Formats: sequence, structure tokens, C-alpha cells
Amino acid sequence: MTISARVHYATLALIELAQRQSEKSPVAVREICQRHGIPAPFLVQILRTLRSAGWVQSIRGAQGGYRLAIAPTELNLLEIAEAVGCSDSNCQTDATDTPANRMVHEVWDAASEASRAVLARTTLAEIAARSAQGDEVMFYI
Amino acid sequence: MTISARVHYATLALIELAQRQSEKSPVAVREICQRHGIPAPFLVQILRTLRSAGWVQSIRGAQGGYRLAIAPTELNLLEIAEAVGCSDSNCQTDATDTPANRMVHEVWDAASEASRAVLARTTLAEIAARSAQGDEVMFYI
DNA sequence: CCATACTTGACTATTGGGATCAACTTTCTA
DNA sequence: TAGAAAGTTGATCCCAATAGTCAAGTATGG
Repeated sequence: MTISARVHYATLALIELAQRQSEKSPVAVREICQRHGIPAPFLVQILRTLRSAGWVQSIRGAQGGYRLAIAPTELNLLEIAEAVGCSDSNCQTDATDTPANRMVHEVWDAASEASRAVLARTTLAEIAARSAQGDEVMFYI
Repeated sequence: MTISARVHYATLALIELAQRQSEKSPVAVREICQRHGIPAPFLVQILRTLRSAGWVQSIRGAQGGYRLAIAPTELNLLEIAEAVGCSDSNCQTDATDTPANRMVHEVWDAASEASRAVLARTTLAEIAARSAQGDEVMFYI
């Protein structure tokens, strides 16, 4: 499970949308990009994926933008990573099928599973809340 | 921590050498390759790395080959992976340094650390022994 | 002396990730 | 009812890293 820039940006965008769920008007792509330093056309591409996953809703036209379309408690980082293309394709070789080969693959799988577990138990709600606290601290300093 | 073919091959080779540590003559590259289906020139390249790490010893000339130069209990899969170039460079972006960004990075780091822990606690001795058992089972079937 | 085997350095090729663009459609607002 | 603001789409490009290859050389046993 390699974490790509794609996944990182997707997560940042979702956090932003989660924190601003209560706002009346949707959040523009440009805003998200400016706040987080994400290349705009790239984020557009990523948001397409998030939309087809049903996690964000897009509103077209002037004053348009994006809005979270799911409860932040119902989305974890593993789901995000997998949706945005962090395939888990661990080590594809044409090595002979031997006991050693199987054994080693088991270890790789176990390692992969361990990191997936960490991602799976971290919800969008959690990190959104925790980074919002960070914002407040910054504000008061 | 992505597992590349390099790491996989390196591990297979080390297992082979570990299992044949007691033999008098060293093991030829060609033998390892045939047994495990590894492209020979590629394994040569990998063995170079393992040698400079001090884990294998090479014997040149006819009847030459490789021999394990370390106790299999003293080598774990994390060390192997790192030596052979599985850098942990998790997600390099030029995202703005915000609370959200830091928070997300913490999660990636935790996930990465979880998989590293699995690899770190698996020794070469362990998988060599376990896959040797597998060999026996195959033999008796 | 020659076959076997390791050594070294350079080299190629393919893939996937990161990023960009242009042309288009939709919708608000003045 | 324009036109500005936004999202939509599909194609395209670049680069770095990975996988894999090659050739010329050196050492050693028989």
C-alpha cells in the first residue's frame, strides 16, 4: 500500500469539505487548491473519482463547487486510498511457485494487511476533527 | 513500503543460501535462478547489493558461487527490503503545511510503521525453516 | 589453457504517477 | 439575455523508477 500524492490530495480535499459541511454554498475547487497547495487541474481529476464514488456532490455553474455527500464517520482512509487508485498489487513476479515463494508472499501480505488495518480504522471524521483543533490552536497563537 | 520484485528475489535467494549453509561448496547463481525462476542477470545485480551489505560472500572462478555470511537469525525482512532499495519515501507532495496536512501525514506514517513492524519481526531463519518444512511436505506427497 | 563462474558498468525499455490543456457545458447575476 | 464563473471531459505529456539486459573483463579449478 503505497501512498501516492493522489491519495494525499484526495484526503486533504475531503477534510476541507467535511469541515465546511454546514456552509450553505458549495466549496470551489480553486479554494481548496489555494488552501492546501494542490495543483488545480490535478485536483479536478481526483474529484472526478471521488464523485463517481458517491462521496462528493458537484454543483455546476457560477457559485458552484463541491460538497460532501456522505457522513464523515462513514468514510475511512483505506476506502479513500483504494478508490483513488492505490492498488495493493504487492510484488508481481513470475517466480516459481515454491514453498519459499509462498512463504515470502505470506509475509508481504501480512505487512500489507497491517498497514491497511491502520488506514481502515481512521475515519474522515476523526482527522477532520483533529485537524480542526489544530486550526484553533494556530489561531490563538 | 512497496515490495518490489527486487526485494522478493533477494529474499528468495537468501532463503536458498540459508537452507544450504551446511553444504561444502558455494551455490551458483544459475542454480538459484533455475530453482526460483529468477532472471539471472537481474539476480546478479541484486546479489551485488547483498554482498556489499555483508550478508553474502562470493567465491569466484569455477565451482564458485555464493554463500551466506551471516546467521539467518540476525537478518530480518525489513533490513533486506531497505538494503535492496525499498525506500520508505511515503508520499512526497508540495502541499501547504497545514494542520490537516500534518494530521494526514501522521496517519500515513502510522500505517507505514505498522507494516515495517511486521517485516522487522520476521527473520530470515524463520521463513527459511518454515519453507523447508514446506519442501518436506511436498517431497512426501 | 579453457571452461566455468563471478564482476562491473553501462544501457534499454516499460510502466505508472504527476501534472497540464483545450474545448465544452451549465448556471448565476447584472 | 449576455458573459463571467465553475465544473466536465478526454487527451496528452513528462519524468523517474523499476525491471531487465549486455558485453567485456577477471579469477580459478582441472
